[in-house]
Amino acid sequence: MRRVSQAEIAEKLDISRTTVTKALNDDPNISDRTKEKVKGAAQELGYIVNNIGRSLVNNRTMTIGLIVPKIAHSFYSTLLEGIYNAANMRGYDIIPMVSFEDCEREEKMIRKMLAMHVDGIVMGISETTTSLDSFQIVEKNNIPLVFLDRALPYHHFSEITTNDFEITYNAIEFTIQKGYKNFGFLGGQPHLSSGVNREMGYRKALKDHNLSIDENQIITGGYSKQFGYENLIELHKLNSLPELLFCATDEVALGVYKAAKKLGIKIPDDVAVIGFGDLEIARYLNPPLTTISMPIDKLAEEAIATLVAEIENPNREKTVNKLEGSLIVRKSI
Amino acid sequence: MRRVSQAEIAEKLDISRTTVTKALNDDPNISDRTKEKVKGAAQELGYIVNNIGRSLVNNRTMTIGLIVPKIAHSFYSTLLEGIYNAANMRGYDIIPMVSFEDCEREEKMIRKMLAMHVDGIVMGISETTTSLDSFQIVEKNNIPLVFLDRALPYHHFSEITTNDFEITYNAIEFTIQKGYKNFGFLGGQPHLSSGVNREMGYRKALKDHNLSIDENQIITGGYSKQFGYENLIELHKLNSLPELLFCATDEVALGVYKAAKKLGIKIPDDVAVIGFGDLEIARYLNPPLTTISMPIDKLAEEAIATLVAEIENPNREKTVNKLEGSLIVRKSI
DNA sequence: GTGAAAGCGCTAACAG
DNA sequence: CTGTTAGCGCTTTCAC
Repeated sequence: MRRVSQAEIAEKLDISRTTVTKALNDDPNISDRTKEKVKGAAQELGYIVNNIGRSLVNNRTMTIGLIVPKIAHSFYSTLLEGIYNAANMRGYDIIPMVSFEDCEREEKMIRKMLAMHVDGIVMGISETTTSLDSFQIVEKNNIPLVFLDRALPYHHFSEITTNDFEITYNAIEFTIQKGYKNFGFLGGQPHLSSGVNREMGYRKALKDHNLSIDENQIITGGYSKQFGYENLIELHKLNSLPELLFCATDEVALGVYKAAKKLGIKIPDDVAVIGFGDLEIARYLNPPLTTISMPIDKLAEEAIATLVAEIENPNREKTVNKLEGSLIVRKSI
Repeated sequence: MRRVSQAEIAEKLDISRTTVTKALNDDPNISDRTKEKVKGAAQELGYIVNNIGRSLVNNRTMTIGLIVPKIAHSFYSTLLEGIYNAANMRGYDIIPMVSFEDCEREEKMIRKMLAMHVDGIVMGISETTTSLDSFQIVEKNNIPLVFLDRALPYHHFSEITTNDFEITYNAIEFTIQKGYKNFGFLGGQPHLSSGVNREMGYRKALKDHNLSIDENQIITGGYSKQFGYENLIELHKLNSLPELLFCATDEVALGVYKAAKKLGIKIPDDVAVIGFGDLEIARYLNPPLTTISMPIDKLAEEAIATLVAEIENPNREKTVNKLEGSLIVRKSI
């Protein structure tokens, strides 16, 4: 079960271990003939580097930790693919972990990543995270971290997000121009930037167009299908169904669809619906969901680019980068 | 940027490094008072183990590599969640990689995992894999590997799959009893167990019920939406549309739906469709797709249980385990 | 109960 | 161009 090491190659060729390392790493001081011999022997013996040994001396693992709140979800799985590609292109590997929207797990994962000595961390924080403890650990350890998609209102790290505020504003404005007058807003967490900014964009658009804001029609506190389901039923019960319901995520919209079906409410005739995220499912819904699409690949690319820059230059200034989403109009409005 | 080490704790408390390790690892020979002191200091200094150092001496990383052909796909992302949970429960971490159905990347990933010294590998091989080279490397290195979902016809490793043959047989038999007589089969790769077994189940069911098998209506060579799309068009062009089309994956069925819409073919009136996999999307299609659901969580649990058993007992015999899928009848038949 | 010494596989600094 | 030495952080004998 012991794997072949450089020492073994050295012994076989009767040269020093040092020469072997250097040859394998294409050190310019080693003759081509020696390199060939060493690489030949390596091949023959089935040698594969041991990154563990290498990391220990280099103090780098060429590894980036990724923490996402969930994975069985088209936004995050697509994001993961993008992150992989962006990282690999730069010679880094990704070690993803899933917090399942649970801040305790999240904290454990951060510690685990520090234990594994990842070179940096990209994370979308969980819906339930309010404590800053884990982030202070990261800071104390001087590990670069970049918030992706969801950030905390704690600006010690770089952030890559969508322009939630502006795009929500634009979407609402668009529907106002289409003639909608009575609006509702469902979802979002007051401590997550994405939730707050979407809600703010919503409020500002209504205000700028002199439309009244009914606080009973703004319900926050969740991002899930369940949340959407329960709250549409609630709105219906209270008889305060708006003409158009802006959902902070497509998940919430899914719940709304389900509740609407159960209650016999017609979309978009009784209530029009807009989601956020453009999940793959959105286009298959009946009616297809109007939603806001996020530039997933760009988010991924930008996050890795930023993180790698910070890894390679620890004194780099933190940056905040908002990428543009776009409204995808389908039959639900 | 240097992290606090055990040495630092030792220095601070003016005791030996050895005592520190032992105290942190709850060695029974260390007095409770010392343990408390050490742990206290560790906490205070913000000490976090360095798994790199630990792995180097232990020759274990408590880490399992997972290779899947794709991730932005509900089957695989759900599987990943299951794998995470099953592994964490046993104290292992997962390092997932995505081959994107590309056998070259797959081979690179296998090498990378060996370099990272994962303790074992779980993998669903890529659609395009035909060479055995990488698996022989794994074998030569004596690293336990378990095939999950898709296996090669190369039985040197344990396999956890769905009972593709039986469940397909049963599904076809069910539709025969419903009155269907003319069948087609779309998708699958001749070198992947899943494709072969589904096709075999299909053939056997027809044969056992004395129905003729039209080879023009059996088209294999792909698992993708694109494949389904192109081949429905082809079947239509050749005027050999069957009454019922069994698709080797839901992806293929998605392509079929798309082509049907384009061609004005009605599902299930003109052609009934069955898929395989029960993607989340399946129930949202119009009409909802009849498909075969796989026991994803059980697959994950079983794969990790098997792998960990092999890691902990290298002489354990290889096992082949087929879990039961189930037919989910919806409106497409 | 505690500590000294040795080594896991690798690389970097320095000498020749 | 090649080799010697030393050390990354940790654990495991084995001695005290």
